[in-house]
Amino acid sequence: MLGLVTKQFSSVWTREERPPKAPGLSRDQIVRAALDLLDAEGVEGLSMRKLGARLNAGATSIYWHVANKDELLELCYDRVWVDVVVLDPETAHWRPALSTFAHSLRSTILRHPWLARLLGRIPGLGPNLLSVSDRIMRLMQRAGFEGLEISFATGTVMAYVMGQTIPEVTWRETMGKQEIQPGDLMNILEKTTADDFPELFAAFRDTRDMDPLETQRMSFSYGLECVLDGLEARVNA
Amino acid sequence: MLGLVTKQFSSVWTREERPPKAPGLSRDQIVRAALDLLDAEGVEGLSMRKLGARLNAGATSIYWHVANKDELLELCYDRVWVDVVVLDPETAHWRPALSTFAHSLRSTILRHPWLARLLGRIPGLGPNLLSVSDRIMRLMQRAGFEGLEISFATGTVMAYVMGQTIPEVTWRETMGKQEIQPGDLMNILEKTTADDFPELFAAFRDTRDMDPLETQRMSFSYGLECVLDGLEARVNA
DNA sequence: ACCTGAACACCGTTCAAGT
DNA sequence: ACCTGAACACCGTTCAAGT
Repeated sequence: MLGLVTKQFSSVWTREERPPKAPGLSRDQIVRAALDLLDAEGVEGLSMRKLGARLNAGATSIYWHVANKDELLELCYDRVWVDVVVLDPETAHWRPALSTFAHSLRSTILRHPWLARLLGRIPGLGPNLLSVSDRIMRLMQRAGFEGLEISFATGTVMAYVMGQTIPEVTWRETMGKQEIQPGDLMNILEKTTADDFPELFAAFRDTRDMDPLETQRMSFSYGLECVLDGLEARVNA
Repeated sequence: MLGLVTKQFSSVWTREERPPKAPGLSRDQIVRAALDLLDAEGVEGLSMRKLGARLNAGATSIYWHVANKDELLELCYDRVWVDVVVLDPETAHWRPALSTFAHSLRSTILRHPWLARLLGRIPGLGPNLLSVSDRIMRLMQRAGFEGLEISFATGTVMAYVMGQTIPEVTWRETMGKQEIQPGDLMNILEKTTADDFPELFAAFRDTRDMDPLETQRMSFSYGLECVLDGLEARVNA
């Protein structure tokens, strides 16, 4: 009898809140969770099952919003391009604008190291990447490039940044993580490298007392200036 | 009775040949089989089980010769660098030598498309890659670069080639394979792209009647000349 | 319309056991 | 020294079934 009475009482405060996933998953929500997982654990850390768990959903629920894992990765890949800075093509000068873009793209990749693994795998057709490309091409066109050269020049800069940054990421994930005594590394390299690869060894000797991250930044800037010099020579031709 | 007689007869020719794996697996043999599998089926086609089967061995036998799959991939990755042409640094002029190297590296990657997927994953420390790097650096040194600039210049060329070629591979594996009517693609792009991304659309219009593979080759050469121009300007500075 | 669980066909890797 | 098979802990994806 008493039991019945208590059962009749009911209010928002007594009722269990419905699980916060609420009305359902959205593609946007899924992509955001996937990005979190990628940033936290890298490409290998992202599995449909883990992603489902993080969303308080069954792993297979995701397949209603997204055809498969590759499509999900395409969405993640495109999303990061919103962070890449491209100055306004109508007002900025092309050379500093390209330099800003290049450094911005590099640091975006370094902030999301999993990008390095996706670059050889994802066809970049998302709106954010297209938008960046379009604005870079506009920059090139205003710089004086014409016709096919607009694409070629754009591709050159993009290729350089990606090609330079991907190995940087790999380096940070392998050699960069372990605390090696510089002397130890020196000894290892000295034995195997000094005789067979003299130039390589000389280069290693030159940089052994420098901060590797700083050296990589210098290297990136150096090559970028080369590329931009090469482009500038063509604009004025 | 007759059965016994036949059983006694024995010779090399009657005896079943021992399975051709013979004395055992060698690391070299494993790597060669893995390369075959990679060329034939790509990175996803290579599994330890399939590789074992191809070697007439248990999948787990491989683990005696190689610590894990990543190490195996490192070995495969390094192996392809033997095909990359670097002219003799002591006799060749640096600029044509770098151009030869760049085109050779590009075509090596295009011949082994799985390389594009490994680039963001493998720390390149194998002897063949080191040897190529060493010779390129020697080339740079003879060109007139000094100190850190030897490494920087080398890294710039490598970055450019990889960054340009990786997307080429991705393109060939996705868009390149399907027979799309140019008109269809045009229609798709026209709707979504023409207004939002005018420069992109203009570029697409300019190249729609060209052979995409040829355009990519032109683009590669164009950017390479930019990079080499930029380097040349620094040598003479 | 959206989500679930069970099931399928795979993975890489470990390890005790064999020869 | 070299190889095996079973086993473990994962995968991505499909699909009938639920609400």
